[in-house]
Amino acid sequence: MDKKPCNSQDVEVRKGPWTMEEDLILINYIANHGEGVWNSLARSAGLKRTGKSCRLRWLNYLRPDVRRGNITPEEQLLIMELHAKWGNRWSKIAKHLPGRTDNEIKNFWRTRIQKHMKQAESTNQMGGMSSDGCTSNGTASVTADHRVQAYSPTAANSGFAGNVETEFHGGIFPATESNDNMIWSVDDLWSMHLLNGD
DNA sequence: AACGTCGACAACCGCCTCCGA
DNA sequence: CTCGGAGGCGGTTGTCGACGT
Repeated sequence: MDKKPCNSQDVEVRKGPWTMEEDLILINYIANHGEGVWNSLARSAGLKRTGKSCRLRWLNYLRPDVRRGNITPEEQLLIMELHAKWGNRWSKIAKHLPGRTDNEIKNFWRTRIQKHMKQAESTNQMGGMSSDGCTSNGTASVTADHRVQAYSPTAANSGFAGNVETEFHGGIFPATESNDNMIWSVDDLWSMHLLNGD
C-alpha cells in the first residue's frame, strides 16, 4: 500500500483503500469538470491512481445517486429474477436496480444468495433431490420465488426484512454507523464538497 | 479475555469490446 | 484494414468487523 520511493512522478501509482483526501479530490474534480477520459482525469486531478481505479471508486462509491445499505426483499427478488434470466450479467442487472452498482449486486449474490442456494441444494439432496430440476450450473434455472423460500429465514436473521423501512427514509442512505467515530461517509464527503464550494 | 472463524465489502486484475488514428 | 488506447465487465482477493467458542 505504500508508495514506492521512486523519483519519477509518473510511475508512482497508489493502490489500496482510498483516503478521504483522494475521495474529496475526485468528487471536486468531477463536480467541476464532469466525467471524462478517466486516465487523463486522474492525472489532471492530481490523483496518483489509475483511471480504472478512479472510475471504479466513482461508480461504486462516490456517485451521489449510489444507494447503499441493505438490499430490500423486493430488490432481492428482482436480482434473482434477472439473474435467472441473464446469468452473471451484473451490470445489466444493476441497470434495473436504480442506485445499485454491479459490484454491490455481485457481492450480494456471492456472499448471501449463493450461500443460501448451496444450503438449499444440500437440503434438497438430503431430502430427496431437487423439486423442480434445478441442476444447471451457475446460471440459475430455478424460479425466483423458489429460492426466496429457500433462503429467507436466514435472510431475516441477517437483517434483510427488518430494515426495509429504515432503508429509504434518508433518500440516498442513512449513513448509519459512520459519523460518530472517525469514519466518514459519502454524505460527509459531499457535504464537505459543498462547503468547499466549486 | 483471548483466539479462531465467518461474513460482508472494497478494491484490484485480467480479458474483451469499442472507437479513433 | 490494422493497431493502440480507453472503457467496461466479471472474477477474485484482501481486509475488517462481528460473532462464537
